[in-house]
Amino acid sequence: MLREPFLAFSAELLDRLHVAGYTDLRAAHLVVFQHIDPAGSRITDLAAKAQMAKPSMAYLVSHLEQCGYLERTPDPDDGRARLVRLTERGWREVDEALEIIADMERELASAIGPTKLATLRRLLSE
Amino acid sequence: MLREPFLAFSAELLDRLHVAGYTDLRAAHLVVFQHIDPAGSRITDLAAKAQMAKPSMAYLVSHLEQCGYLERTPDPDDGRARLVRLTERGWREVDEALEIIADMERELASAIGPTKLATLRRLLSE
DNA sequence: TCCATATAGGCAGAACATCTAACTATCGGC
DNA sequence: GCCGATAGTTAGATGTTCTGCCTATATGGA
Repeated sequence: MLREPFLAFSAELLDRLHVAGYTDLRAAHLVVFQHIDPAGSRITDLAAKAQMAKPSMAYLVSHLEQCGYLERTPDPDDGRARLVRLTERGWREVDEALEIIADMERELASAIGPTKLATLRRLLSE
Repeated sequence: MLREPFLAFSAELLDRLHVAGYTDLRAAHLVVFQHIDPAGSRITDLAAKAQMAKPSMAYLVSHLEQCGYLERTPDPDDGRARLVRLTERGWREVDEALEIIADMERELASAIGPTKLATLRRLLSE
């Protein structure tokens, strides 16, 4: 009951991003955009939030960096760390994704009703 | 909101199955047990229900067959097809998994309340 | 001040999961 | 009896994820 809507949502979002021109994104990348902090995030934090190992997150981030969505800068407060930040292209992609998600939620609301959608969101959070 | 509970549920179920002795199961296998018909299923049907390609499902099934959870028998009604069925060990695993899931649902019900859990199930189905 | 321990990140290598394309065997309708 | 469709497999490639190990830096205490 959780797997199917998750797969359906991811696939649909990815499809629409591809149509919008972001053809170099794959499903596994979505979790990076979902958790990245506007001021920059560490690989370690991103990995923890996405519940995966550091090298796995580093693999995803390095692909997104090569595609121009992300950049790595040294962390001024910690010489060991580097901050992963959205580039201009990354911000455009995030804006596009947020619009698509808003569209999908509107579609879902008109299919099952806004009250049910709100309840579902609340229960999932809990 | 869908990915995290899905991952959490899968990981917890898998952990408890490992503790119960089913150490050769991995997360990807769960979807096979979820969709297999008691009378036997075709690879094609399992793949469709799990929303994956046929060779991907065949890969999972063949591992579970080697581990003794599943067996393949010819389909008496169709010479092209083979039916994938649970072995005795497969049935034991399914029974164990159902008990674990029932436990987890009870724990969830006592955490958020049975009414909310029922509502969540209903909304997810919808 | 210096050492011990912990943390951030990267690298190497392996294992796992998934896909597409092409193939064989069988089915079913005409 | 042929032909398009279907079930399954094989081959090969790609993508995703992990564990273990390594280096550099940070931090707290002797």
